[in-house]
Amino acid sequence: MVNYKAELNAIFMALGHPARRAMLARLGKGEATVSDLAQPLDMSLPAVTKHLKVLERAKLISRSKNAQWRPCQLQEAPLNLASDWIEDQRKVWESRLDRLDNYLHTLHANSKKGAKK
Amino acid sequence: MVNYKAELNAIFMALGHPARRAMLARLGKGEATVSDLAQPLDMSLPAVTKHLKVLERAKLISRSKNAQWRPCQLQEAPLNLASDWIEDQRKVWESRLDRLDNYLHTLHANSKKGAKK
DNA sequence: TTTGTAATTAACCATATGGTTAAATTAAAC
DNA sequence: GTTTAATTTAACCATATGGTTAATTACAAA
Repeated sequence: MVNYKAELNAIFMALGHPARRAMLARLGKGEATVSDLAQPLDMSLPAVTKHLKVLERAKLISRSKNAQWRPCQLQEAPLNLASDWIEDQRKVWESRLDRLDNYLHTLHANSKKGAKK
Repeated sequence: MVNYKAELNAIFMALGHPARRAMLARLGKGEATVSDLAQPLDMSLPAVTKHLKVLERAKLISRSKNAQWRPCQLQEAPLNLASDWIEDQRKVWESRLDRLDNYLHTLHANSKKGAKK
């Protein structure tokens, strides 16, 4: 039921840094160059390059070539894997809560039967 | 529109390790002790204690006391924060795709008008 | 072919992660 | 009060992260 895919390690880890989430948020609005992505971030370009490698490793972005620019594109699939894992997780605890709810109702019903005796 | 909450750093980072995801999956089925959680994992108890601290820091679990046991409980809220971030993200790129779709339809309509001239 | 711009690589550094074993703590049970 | 079980802390180690500056590469434009 629950997803143990190894890709999730790289995906969740990549999402764990605010600069990388900011980059993904920017890329959600469309392709962007390295400098575009760096502009709102308070760090050097080499630092940005490193973050991009982390995002690439997780396949959260892909890259292309256009003259001296290396534009980045968002890839949705890994984000789907991540939210699927959370959804599977939610199903597990929701079914547990349902069983608990059921059990409490049974208890309540039995206590009323007991009172009538 | 997009969520920049600092808690997300700790949450996503915590989800980035398979042992921690396994622990959360186990806790989805109900409270468990440290040894319960350690049992299927190929690592020492101190290592498990450390992973539990990471999960606690992210508020993904809470803990209680029962004699010499320290049972752990899943906390759903942080998982909701995480999936909300992904959902917000999805909204951003879906609206972009909608605009692109719209644009392509307009282009197509205009090309037909052009052909008629 | 020189110059300018975009981006990456190299080298370095500090701190965090993820693991270990051995010792200490906590609390029940004998 | 001694023993036993569950868990944590301490000390240590290797590797990964996240940043820097300086040098290098890639490419267009003059």
